[in-house]
Amino acid sequence: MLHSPDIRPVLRSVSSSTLTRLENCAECPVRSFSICSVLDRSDLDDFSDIGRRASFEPRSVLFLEGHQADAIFNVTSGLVRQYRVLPNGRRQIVGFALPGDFLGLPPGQIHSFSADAAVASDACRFPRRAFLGFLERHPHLLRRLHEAATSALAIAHEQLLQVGPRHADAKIASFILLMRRRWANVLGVVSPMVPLPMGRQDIGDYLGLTIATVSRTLHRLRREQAIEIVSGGIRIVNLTRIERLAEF
Amino acid sequence: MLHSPDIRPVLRSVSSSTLTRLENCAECPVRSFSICSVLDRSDLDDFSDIGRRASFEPRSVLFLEGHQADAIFNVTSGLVRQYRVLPNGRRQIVGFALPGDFLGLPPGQIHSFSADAAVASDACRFPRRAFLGFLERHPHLLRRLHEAATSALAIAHEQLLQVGPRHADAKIASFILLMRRRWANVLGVVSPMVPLPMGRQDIGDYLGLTIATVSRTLHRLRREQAIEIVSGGIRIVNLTRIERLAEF
DNA sequence: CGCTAGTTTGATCCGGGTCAATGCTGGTGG
DNA sequence: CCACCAGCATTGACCCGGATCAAACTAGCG
Repeated sequence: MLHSPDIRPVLRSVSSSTLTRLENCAECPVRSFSICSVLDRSDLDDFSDIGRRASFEPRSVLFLEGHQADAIFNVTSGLVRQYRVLPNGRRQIVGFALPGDFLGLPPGQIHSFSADAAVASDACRFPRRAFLGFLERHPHLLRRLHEAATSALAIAHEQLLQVGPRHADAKIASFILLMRRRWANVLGVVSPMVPLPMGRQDIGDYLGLTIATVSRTLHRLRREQAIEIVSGGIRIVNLTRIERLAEF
Repeated sequence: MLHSPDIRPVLRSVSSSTLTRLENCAECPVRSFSICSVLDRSDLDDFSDIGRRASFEPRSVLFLEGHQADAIFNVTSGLVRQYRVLPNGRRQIVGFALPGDFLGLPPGQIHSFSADAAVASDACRFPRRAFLGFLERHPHLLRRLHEAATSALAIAHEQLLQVGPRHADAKIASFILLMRRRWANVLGVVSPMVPLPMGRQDIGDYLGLTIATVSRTLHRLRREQAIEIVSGGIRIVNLTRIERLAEF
């Protein structure tokens, strides 16, 4: 039942992705809304010393569930999917990390989920030990991290409402609104254009739907003049209709 | 679709629940595994000064989604359900708080979910402002809180796997195993007896099933000699069978 | 131009939702 | 002590939405 075909990520050692020195963090596009926002100029210099910029091709892995958590990441561009795979082969995506999002600090030493790039992406990569050392010396960063964790928890709760037993239209409509909100936060403007860089399978594995139902539902919404389907995303035509659907 | 009948909590002002002074925190049954575990003897005295013990009758509310978060809670006995209600009336339980669990510190100032007592329960109640002040003076408590938040996030991810599109048997089996694990943590021993103090409706609203399906599935498991149904919970008869089912 | 991966679309089936009746249990008052 | 009642839980009959299986289509890309 509902197995996710071909979800195997590309196993690629980190060394094969580009690793370059972090420069001008101050001009970083995600600076203002990522965890770094609480660091002042001089802290930022120290911070950039311990991190490296890493580039990831589509499907390449940031880390895997069950493995030692030896590095943490701050996404700067692209889209990273966080997921767990059930014993039966089904994949549940437990979150999409957008630019500015922070990931890789699990409860213990072991990653509790896997993460890979849905599309070509960049992230700042910090060795765990160095990051924890820095954290020790900058307690206000811990407060910011705690904030990030509680808001990640709130988003997970939001997702619980979506994944549960709701109609496919409602799930898709909520998903569109969620992505609209989250991209608005990154791009700085609300726009009827909602980028959906992830594939249909990813949307399905996030919402608990099959690829077939995702496709059917999107096209039903298109027929009803609620959205337009464009390459790499959708355009909201009738926002009220989408909002109404999302309620059920 | 799947509306939750009669989920209205009892609206009861906090003042009507018993509020007594916190005494001998050192002998508190949940001390060793709750957030207080990081506080030493003298810290604990200060901490107990700002809190009060509150008792809650079944269905009485700790706090409501959307309201000002003016107090945080540490459950000491009973069972607290955390939930959100969708516009269509369906209730999604986003977590059960067992003795030792901590709740009530949302991302912002506003509660992002509601919480009420599933059965008669007790909790330590701390005014938000006083708690944050104490937190300011005890940075290691913040580290413990961050730990609690990340592990709550991991549990939420776990729940996402359960709520998704799985067979009813698999959901129920996973739920039984989850509750077994969590009670073991509280009681200090693993036991084939798994207390389920919450009602069928609560289990359904946690897993995304109807009351009818929960009941049917439990009785199917009983017919298959996998469990026994006893008052206030179940007894695992064939653990292997349950574990096998939980995988699918 | 043809290959491949992803997407769309159709036909069929089944698990679990819905509706509704019945059963059980514990508390209350006569 | 028992009749009654209210709140859950159980059980049955039926139906529908979305999963499944499979085929056709499309868009990049070498």
